[in-house]
Amino acid sequence: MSRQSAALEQPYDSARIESHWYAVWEERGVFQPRRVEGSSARPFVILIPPPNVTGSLTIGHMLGESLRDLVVRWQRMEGRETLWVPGTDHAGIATQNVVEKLLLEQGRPRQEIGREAFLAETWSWKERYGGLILKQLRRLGISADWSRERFTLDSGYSRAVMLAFQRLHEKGLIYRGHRIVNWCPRCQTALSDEEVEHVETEGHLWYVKYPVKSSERSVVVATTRPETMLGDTAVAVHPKDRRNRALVGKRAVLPLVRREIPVIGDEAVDPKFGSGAVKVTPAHDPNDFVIGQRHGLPHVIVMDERGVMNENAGDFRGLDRFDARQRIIEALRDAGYLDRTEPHRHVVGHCQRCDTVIEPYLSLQWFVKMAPLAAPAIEAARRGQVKFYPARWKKVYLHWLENIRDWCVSRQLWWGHRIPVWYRGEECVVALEPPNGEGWVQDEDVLDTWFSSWLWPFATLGWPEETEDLARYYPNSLMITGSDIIFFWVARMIMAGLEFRGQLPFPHVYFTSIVRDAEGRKMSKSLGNSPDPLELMDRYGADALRFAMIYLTPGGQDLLFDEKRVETGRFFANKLWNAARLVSLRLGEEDPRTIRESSLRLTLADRWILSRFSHAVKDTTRNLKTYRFQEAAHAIYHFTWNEYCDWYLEMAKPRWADEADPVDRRTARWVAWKILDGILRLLHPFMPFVTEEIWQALPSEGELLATASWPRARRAWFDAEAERQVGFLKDVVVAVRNLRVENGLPPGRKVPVVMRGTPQQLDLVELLSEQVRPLARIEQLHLARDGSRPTVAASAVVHGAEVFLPLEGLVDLDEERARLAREADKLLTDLESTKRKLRNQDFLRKARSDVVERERQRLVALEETLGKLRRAQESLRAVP
RNA sequence: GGGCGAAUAGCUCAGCUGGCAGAGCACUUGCCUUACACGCAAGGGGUCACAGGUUCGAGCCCUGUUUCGCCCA
Repeated sequence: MSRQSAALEQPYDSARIESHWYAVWEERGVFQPRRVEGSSARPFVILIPPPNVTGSLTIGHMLGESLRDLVVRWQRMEGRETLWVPGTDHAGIATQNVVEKLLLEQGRPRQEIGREAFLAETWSWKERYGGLILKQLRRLGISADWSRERFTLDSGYSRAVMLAFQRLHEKGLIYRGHRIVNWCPRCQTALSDEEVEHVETEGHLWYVKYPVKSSERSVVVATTRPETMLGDTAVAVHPKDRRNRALVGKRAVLPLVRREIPVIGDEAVDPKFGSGAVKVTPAHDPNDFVIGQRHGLPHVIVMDERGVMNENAGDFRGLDRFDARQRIIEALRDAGYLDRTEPHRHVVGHCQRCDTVIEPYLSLQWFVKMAPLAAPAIEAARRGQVKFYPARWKKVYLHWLENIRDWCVSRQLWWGHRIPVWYRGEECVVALEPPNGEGWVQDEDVLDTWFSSWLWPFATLGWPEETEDLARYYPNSLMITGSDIIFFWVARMIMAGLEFRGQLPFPHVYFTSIVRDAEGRKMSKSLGNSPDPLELMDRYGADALRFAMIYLTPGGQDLLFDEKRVETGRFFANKLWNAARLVSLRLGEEDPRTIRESSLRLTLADRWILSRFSHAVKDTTRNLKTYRFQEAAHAIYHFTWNEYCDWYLEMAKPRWADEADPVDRRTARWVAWKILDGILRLLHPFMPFVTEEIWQALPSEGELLATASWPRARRAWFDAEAERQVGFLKDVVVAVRNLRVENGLPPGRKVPVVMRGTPQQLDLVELLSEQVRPLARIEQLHLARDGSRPTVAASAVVHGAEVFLPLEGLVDLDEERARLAREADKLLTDLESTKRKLRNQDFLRKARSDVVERERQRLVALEETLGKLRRAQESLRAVP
């Protein structure tokens, strides 16, 4: 036993292996970018989509981070200088909510303790508990450069945010104004359009009669939010609507409050909706706001920022908006103003953070004018300068940008980047520092968190300073993230990159699967269907989880996650471990690194596995290059398990025996070691811990697998002839095994086998008979070069060669006859369809010649096989 | 209302340039064969949602339909 193999103990124990390599990698600076001498290649740079500082790891992160680490580790092994920047997002609303709740439990509402104290509390909470998620990511093994970790509220980063605001303001792209915004009455802040989730809801449409002044008739308006009628300042009809146009210019009397409001004509009214007349509430509806502007209507705000009816609501003052709704409906009904009620499906906006129903609310906010920023971002995607994977996201991206609306960036929160605007009386100055002079007051609001994260690709690298990092690592190389934040983040990063750096932040965007539970539901805390990744890693191992996520993720489709499927990863890690154990146990004393390849004598099996390995390298690499991660995982999995373990190692075993030929034994040892080394390299980016552990236990070249080189497919190792020949031998083995099972022969029982075939086929079997015999458990292999056949035997045809199990008395002849008949039936069907094709003149004339040729060969082969099968049937017929 | 995606084995999904449908899990049978029972061997299982069309040939291309999911309004 060699010195190294001591470490590969049974059984495979992921916890033991995964506990110490991370520290080693960090100590040796593996995760820091290393300049590559003489290389002109640009560094490979990737950034973490900064998780919320309050967050903890979800299974969705596991997928994203596993994929990011996969490409980073692969690129590092390819010899590129790599950088992965980690960090967290201050997550304004989410974090403020968490701390507010904690303080409330202590009986200290934030309004009481004040802004300064609240921020101090939040910072100390952040220092103590924040960023847990990053610690959890270390457990997963991600190779991020922690020396460059960033937080969006760090002082340097904050400066970047302020400066971005100021620059946009200087360009006239920032303005302040009274607008209807999406207001969350629970969070008590404005939100952007993207932060509103639209939920289709079964509601009602209430038809309310508004009496027309000095007239007998009344006008009926329909509304889904009757509580807002208290703020109506007009009734509008379409000016061409025959039913209603006569009303234009008259005055209606608002029920309950008895306020007089004008009836106006406006093109925006849909005459087909309801009665054709609509109430106009400019302070509580975005469409009405626009109508109000056209007609100079006053704004009556009827509720406060908590969604409670205010002094303008008369008798309903002090009621919550939904209680007010009920009371108003009752009051209208009682007073005879309620014409009718209809069930009505409509879309209701909810706060993305707390699920409260959004209130369209008139308030004074800061906005970013988006159209000028969107134009170059549209252009870049159209020209293909930024590419999406899967490509279909380009359309979604373009559609959003082409219809972009201004971005409300002010938030009525405390936790965040305070807006760099200073007021003194009528004066208003945008500046990073308070202007000279006394009496300047800073804007109370903070900026939308996404207003800081859209700067992530360059603010993490030191912008606005022109740092070395910025020059070297911007633009980044690839963005891997979820499609759920394509508008929030991806599109905005592209706009910000172009605006502030004049350069796209990255050329490629890969969108990961959204992880759902086994029933296809979104993972959510309230459903409790989100497994705890830490627990999964404890039970299965980080390697297993990483591999499983990549192995399972469909490119561009949702991933239905079932914990049981993580087993695939663990089983695979275990398989690899044991294969390594076998190789290390059989390696002998000689260090394979000192063996000269010219001193080896490669057998057919060696040539075969070297060739298959070269294909595996090629396939894995190609799939990684094209972001087909699942296929890359499948390629390496299949090669390792089904080719290297199932066939090569099995064929190598007899060659490792003490009595084997020494040169052959060395050769088998060297090849097994060499291929295993290659497998470990290919697999390292998928399963970094177990591969590093094994690699260290085996003789290996270099210090760490994490910095070892990515394998290349050697041209000389591709060997189609060896693949064809070993393919034949594998089929012979499978045929014998099959005959054994079909005839009920126990695995322990060795059998004699007789083979007929061409001299070449028989030579081949003879050449590898030492390997073939144990694989098929053959006692005695007789190659019938004289063409003789056993009289009573089970038989099969393999590539035209015949395999016989001459077991007179042991084979159930009736069974065997039936089996042969089934085989023959199958062949006949195939034969018929092939013949039909070859009789078809159109096929012969129009199909590609190689396709026709293949059919011809198939026909010959089928006929030959059928002939041999018939003879086998014939020979059994006479036997009782 | 507009857009996007999906429908293939019991389940989850591959199937790239059109050329006789694959994997993992599950299932059946037999094995603790000296690396691995987290394993080995063999096997069963499909009207590729439906209807048309193009083509010598369609899971794949085109048209329509149905069902499910997502996004936008």
